[in-house]
Amino acid sequence: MNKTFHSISRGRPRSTAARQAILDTALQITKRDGFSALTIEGIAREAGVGKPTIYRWWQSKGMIVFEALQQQAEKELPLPENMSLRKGLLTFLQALFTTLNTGIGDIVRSLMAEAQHDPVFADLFRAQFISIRRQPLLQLLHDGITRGDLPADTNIEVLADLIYGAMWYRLLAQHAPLDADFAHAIVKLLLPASPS
Amino acid sequence: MNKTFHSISRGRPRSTAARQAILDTALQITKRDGFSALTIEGIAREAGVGKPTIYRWWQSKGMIVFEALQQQAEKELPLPENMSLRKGLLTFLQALFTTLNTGIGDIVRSLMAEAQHDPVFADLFRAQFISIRRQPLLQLLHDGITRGDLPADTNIEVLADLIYGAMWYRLLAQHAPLDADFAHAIVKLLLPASPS
Amino acid sequence: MNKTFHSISRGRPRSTAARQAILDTALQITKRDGFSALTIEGIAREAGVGKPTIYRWWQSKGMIVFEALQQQAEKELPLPENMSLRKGLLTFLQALFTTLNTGIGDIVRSLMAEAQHDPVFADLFRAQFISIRRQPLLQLLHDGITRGDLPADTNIEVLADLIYGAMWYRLLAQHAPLDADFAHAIVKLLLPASPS
Amino acid sequence: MNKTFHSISRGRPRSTAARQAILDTALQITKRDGFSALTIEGIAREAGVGKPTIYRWWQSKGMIVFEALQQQAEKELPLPENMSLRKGLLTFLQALFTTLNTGIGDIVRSLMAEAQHDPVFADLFRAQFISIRRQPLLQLLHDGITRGDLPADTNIEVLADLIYGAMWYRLLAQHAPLDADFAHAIVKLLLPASPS
DNA sequence: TATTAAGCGAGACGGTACGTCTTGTCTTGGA
DNA sequence: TCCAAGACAAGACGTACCGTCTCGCTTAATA
Repeated sequence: MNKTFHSISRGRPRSTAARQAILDTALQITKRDGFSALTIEGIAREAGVGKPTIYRWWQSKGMIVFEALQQQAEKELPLPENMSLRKGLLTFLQALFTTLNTGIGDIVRSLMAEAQHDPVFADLFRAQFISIRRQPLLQLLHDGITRGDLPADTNIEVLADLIYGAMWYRLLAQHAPLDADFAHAIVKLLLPASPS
Repeated sequence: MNKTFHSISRGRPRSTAARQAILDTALQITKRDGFSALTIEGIAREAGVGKPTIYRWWQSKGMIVFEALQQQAEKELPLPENMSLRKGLLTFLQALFTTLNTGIGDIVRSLMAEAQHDPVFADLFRAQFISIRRQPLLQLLHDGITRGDLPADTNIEVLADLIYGAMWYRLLAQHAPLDADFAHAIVKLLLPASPS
Repeated sequence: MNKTFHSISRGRPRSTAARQAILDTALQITKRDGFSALTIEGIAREAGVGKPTIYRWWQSKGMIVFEALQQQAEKELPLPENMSLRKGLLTFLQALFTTLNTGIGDIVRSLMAEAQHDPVFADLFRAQFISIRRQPLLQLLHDGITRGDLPADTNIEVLADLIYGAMWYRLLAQHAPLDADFAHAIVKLLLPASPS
Repeated sequence: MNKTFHSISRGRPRSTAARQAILDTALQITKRDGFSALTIEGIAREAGVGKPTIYRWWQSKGMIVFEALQQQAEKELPLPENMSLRKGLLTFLQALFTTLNTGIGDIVRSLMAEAQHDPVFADLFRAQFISIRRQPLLQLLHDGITRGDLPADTNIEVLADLIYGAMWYRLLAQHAPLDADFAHAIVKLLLPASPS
């Protein structure tokens, strides 16, 4: 009963200082020189950390940057509430585009690129980024149905694909900006019938 | 007059055999081992070609694969004609998805990834791939307006972003397949009001 | 003055089990994989011992193997007695060569090599191995002088250098074997005039 | 007959500058910091040369230093001629010891050590160093037989082992110097009967 | 009998070097 | 002038050990 609970982990505990230095440095280099200029060697050098320490905890530079990004962007996009779907979607898109235009967008682009030739990272990225970011949007659309702003039989998964797809397309192909006009145009096209 | 006609450029002319061998080998390696396993070194080795010969004519491995892809896929997607926009768009999407599911999709994914960390290639890719592929779709949508299947004030550029965006999103994030159901769902969502 | 006199060693005494496991494992790895495949890391792993435990008690892997070797070869070469110098030297050399041909030779070679780039170990090796092994031979030669088998003014230190030198030379250069023929030939050359 | 002889090697020829820089740097580092402080990485760094260039031409750092040593010590020990064996051997040993005491000795020691845990290098070292250096001595001893300074049935191979062995023993064990006294003592012990 | 200091295993840490790989350039001789 | 061949400087890759450190747990002598 009063028997002490045995600590599971033995040995020297993981250094949080090293961990944080690695994450910070990785993000800093990525922002400064771009993701393709990021090397494990470079992180180790600038973070003042041994290479094996990096390899011990991360499988690839993609995962480091991803974790750093998640950590920094702890604050989730606030889900617009108590708005019409029209208003809510517009708010959602504008907040999304604003965030992406602050430099975060370049990192996100790089991570999507990385996922294309690293299947392990692709799985992580899909599960921890793509899927998670879809949830608020799906919730928004679902509420739209509940509220009667959308037909009950609307395929909201595909609708989310159209919305997020448009964002990714412009983010990656860079043929046009992610601006307020784009947000308005998307809303207008997807939620056309604005019944009085 | 038995003097040989000197071509404008002197010296040995460019070897078409070498050129073709490079393109073929690059495509073959990409299909076999994936784009990230493709190296200039490897192309030179397998094509029996000197590395400088490759560097003389292409700036990056992205451009080689891109050129090889363009060459192979000479035959453009045939623009559906004399159909309703609904029918036409569905046909267009199904043909597109079918093509992407044959292995071409993986190469296209890799090229989009490559464009994310090679600005020079990104420009080429945007101009010679993204933009060009948009034209038939824009034409289709434009015809839709003409035919009265779409309101005259429809922003067809953004509509094209929604359509192609959905494709790229699923192609890159791999969270759901590019299949006939998806094509149908897109059409249903974007061209909802089917009068008469 | 009431200050207590602290015993020199307080706390938990050194674990003999760990000590012996380290020595045994080191010798075993050296015999199995060779001295250059021996690592502190490897000893710790196979002996089920922490690395600091090794570093606490030994300065280098050379010293571990040396101690293990000394421990195993506790039984010294028996000094031949009551023989002529000729007979005694021959017996001595044959016993020496036989020992070296059992696998001990490889370890001894490695230790001599180690001494070449570790001055601390070199001092230990010279004092505890080289010098100690010379004593029986010097005794033998000294007895030879006493018995009249050697001239009284013979420089037995240099004579010992010639004898042990020949052994080391063949052991290290491996250009010829350490066999009975070699022992006979050495004796014949160094103690030529066998007067009646 | 007048058919041109085709050059066997195509491509860019080996850079003699790089080759020499590597050899020079390797020798310099070895002399400055010792052989065990010599690393391929360090040679590349100081010589301003790529690592693969080193690995392309040498299998190990032992071989680099060995080649550098051979190149520097092009001038062979001059074989003493027209001397009695006594005089000749003394001259030979004194020249040998003098050379070894100039810093060459430390390098030679390291190479012998290296040969103990690198079988490939050991073969090279035995063939290109040990064996080659034995030849002049064997010649000297052979001439001694011819001249009548040695019995005709003298086993000169073993005699050479005794002589070179004594040198190696003192060089490696460092228990006594390689000086003129040692040379004299060796000669006195091995060539005792100096008739008239 | 309780305290306590040292030893113990485990294992993370900052480093360094390894040997390999690819990059983009340069330098040949042959076509 | 272009080509193949291939050497070059550069530098990142991921791994293996190094020697040090920090843990929590024994363990036996001391008080």
